[in-house]
Amino acid sequence: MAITGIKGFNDILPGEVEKWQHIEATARRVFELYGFSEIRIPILEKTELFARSIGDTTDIVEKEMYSFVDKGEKAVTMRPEGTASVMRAFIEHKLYAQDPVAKLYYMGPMFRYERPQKGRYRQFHQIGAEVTGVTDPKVDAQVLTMLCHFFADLGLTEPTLQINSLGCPECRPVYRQALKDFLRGKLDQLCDDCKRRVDTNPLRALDCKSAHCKEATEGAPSVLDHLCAGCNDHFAATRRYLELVGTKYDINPRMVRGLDYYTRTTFELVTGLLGAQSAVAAGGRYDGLIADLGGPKLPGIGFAMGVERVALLLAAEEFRKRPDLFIAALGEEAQQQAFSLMTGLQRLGVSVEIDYEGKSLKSQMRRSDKFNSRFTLIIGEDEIARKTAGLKDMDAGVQGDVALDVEAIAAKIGK
RNA sequence: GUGGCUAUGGUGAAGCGGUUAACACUUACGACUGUGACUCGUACAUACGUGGGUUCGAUCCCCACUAGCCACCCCA
Repeated sequence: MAITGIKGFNDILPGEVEKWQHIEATARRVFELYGFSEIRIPILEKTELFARSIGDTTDIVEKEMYSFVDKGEKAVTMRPEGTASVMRAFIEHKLYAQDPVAKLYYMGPMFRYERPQKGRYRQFHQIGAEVTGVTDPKVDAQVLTMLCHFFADLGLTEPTLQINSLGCPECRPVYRQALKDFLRGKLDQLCDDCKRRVDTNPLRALDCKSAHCKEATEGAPSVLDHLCAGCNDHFAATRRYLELVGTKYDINPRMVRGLDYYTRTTFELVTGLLGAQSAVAAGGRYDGLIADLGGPKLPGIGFAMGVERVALLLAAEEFRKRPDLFIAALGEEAQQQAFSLMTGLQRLGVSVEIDYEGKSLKSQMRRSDKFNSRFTLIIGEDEIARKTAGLKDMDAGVQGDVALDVEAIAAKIGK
């Protein structure tokens, strides 16, 4: 039995990878339009970093991390998300000393030990962006607008933006208590999971899929009615700025975040097309995180999107590349000539394919067609003698002559 | 961690107790020995996830294991 890959760790094969490259290139292009710079962070971090940032009672930290002790007896973890690492780097390199406002993006694999299912894998990939040092709601609106811009540029209309505010350390505990009290009064109508949630994560009960729970929590208090004046103003201003620039959104006061560090603005891009995995991208403000990690008292906001999920939405599209030219050669001398021409053209930036094994012309034409090449150059004895070969436009099906010269061929095919 | 479903070639699959294990795609070669896409022909599973069992006989029934998928939990 041959060795297979690990459960939940997938290969991204040619044919699929072009889609990924397109997603990544689009993200780089759009994010850089908004002034973001890439940061590359390591895959392994001290376990403590995630315990402190994500929250040590969250499921991610309690049971989903790939953690181990390395040869130096250090407790390390393969990153389950990117924000914590970016903030650690921001603090460690004192980037705030240069400018407290940093706009950073990253992309790469994340690891969570969960049961794989559609749109969820043990090694998955995120593209994320973070802004530090700005409390002003303009930045909230900008981050959201950028995210929508990215999806629009991918040609996707599907994921829609939902926003909410979770309040701050001032007002959230008050709301949390009010919600707990409400849920306790409905305890007998809740599912078993929600009964448990009342104490562990009452907000999550608002997001329950059970019809009974949905009904029971219909009249539940809303976070938005419990925001303190500061948070309320912030949320209102965020909405105004979104409207100012025409970024469409829905308010979802029942939206919950899975990580402990979120404050104030939170958001998700949701779709109905991915089965149980409706969140394609999600994020929010984390005004306390940088200080919690031992950095200066600076606010932050960011998001991460699941690349696999974005790729699933793009499933219908075709991103396959096509070579500019295929050279079909007949005979030993022609094959040498073809190899030489190919290399010369490649040096000029023309993508070229040949047949390596000296097959029949028919066979080579078939191969050219299979590659979906734009042109095919046909060289045999006669052509070498005449120093002129046939150049066939594969889409139009018409053939002309071209001098057997790298520059001439490149010019003919428009390169 | 829990539950449901599924496991036949490179791929999609038919077959459901005794068959040459269908068909399609892909691949290779060929159709007046130098021209693709359409068409046609030929070739391509000693083999039906693994291990047991039932049976005269199992790809087809039963059990276990393993893997995959989907869902719960949780999350991007």
